[in-house]
Amino acid sequence: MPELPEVETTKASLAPLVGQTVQQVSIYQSSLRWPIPHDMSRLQGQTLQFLNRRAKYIVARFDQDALLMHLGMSGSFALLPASDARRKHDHLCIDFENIQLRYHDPRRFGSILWLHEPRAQSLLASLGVEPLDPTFNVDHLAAKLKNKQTAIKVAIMDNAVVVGVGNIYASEALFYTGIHPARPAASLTPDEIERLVLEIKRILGQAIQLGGSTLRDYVNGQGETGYFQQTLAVYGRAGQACIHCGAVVDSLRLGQRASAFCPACQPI
DNA sequence: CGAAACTCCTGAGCGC
DNA sequence: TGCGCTCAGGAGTTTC
Repeated sequence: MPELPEVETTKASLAPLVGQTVQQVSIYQSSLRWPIPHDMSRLQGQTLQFLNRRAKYIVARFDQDALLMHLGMSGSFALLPASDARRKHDHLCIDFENIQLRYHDPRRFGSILWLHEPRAQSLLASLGVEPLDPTFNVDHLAAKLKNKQTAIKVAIMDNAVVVGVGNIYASEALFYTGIHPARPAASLTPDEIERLVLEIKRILGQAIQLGGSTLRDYVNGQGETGYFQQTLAVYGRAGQACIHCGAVVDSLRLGQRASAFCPACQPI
């Protein structure tokens, strides 16, 4: 499932398209999270100006229109020769000058919208601060957690608090700060809040760097992608030994999400 | 109003 | 080998 580092890597992988003009647009399955706009063919003749990321959204700005795209849980983009056979779950193909962009998404939780649509605008309007931005700091997080009885893990995954912290990195950040995921958000001390902020920045920053190096490797024709290169301390390791103390990693459900933690390193 | 539950979807993994 | 089940999860929407 794409986390923020994967989205950043995806954006970078699309850079070869900047400056290229759309030749043709083909929709094979329009029912994603919301329908792909029926008038996507307006992109024909428009040149891709630049790509941006906001939270886990990628914005693709063309001459006249812009797209707001989200990979959901299983979405991915690929750049392929137009002659390559379409795979199952390739829902959208956009022909550029010398290559074809394909959106692939088995679970179809992703979305592709016009940026100017009211829906897209309201999605962007509800987003909180970027985790790597200086505005995400102790004061900000403390203010957001104040009086919040929700579990801290649910709180840091709330896009109104801070964007881009998914289940994997929320679990990892809480492990490395020794904070139990079910602790009421308001129960964290100022010191714990500061460590959590720094840890979120450290983990995401490192993952993005790894993703970047992965992308270079990929372009050179080798390598894996994304966080799979990173060693995950607790996520997906329930039942296994904690990498710090050897205790058995436990798991509980918070906000309908599996939440792995070390009962010894992260006491309640 | 905030918080919790529900929802979309397919593939992987499992027991039999 | 195949069936049916459960689980995985981002995040908007609905419900309480």
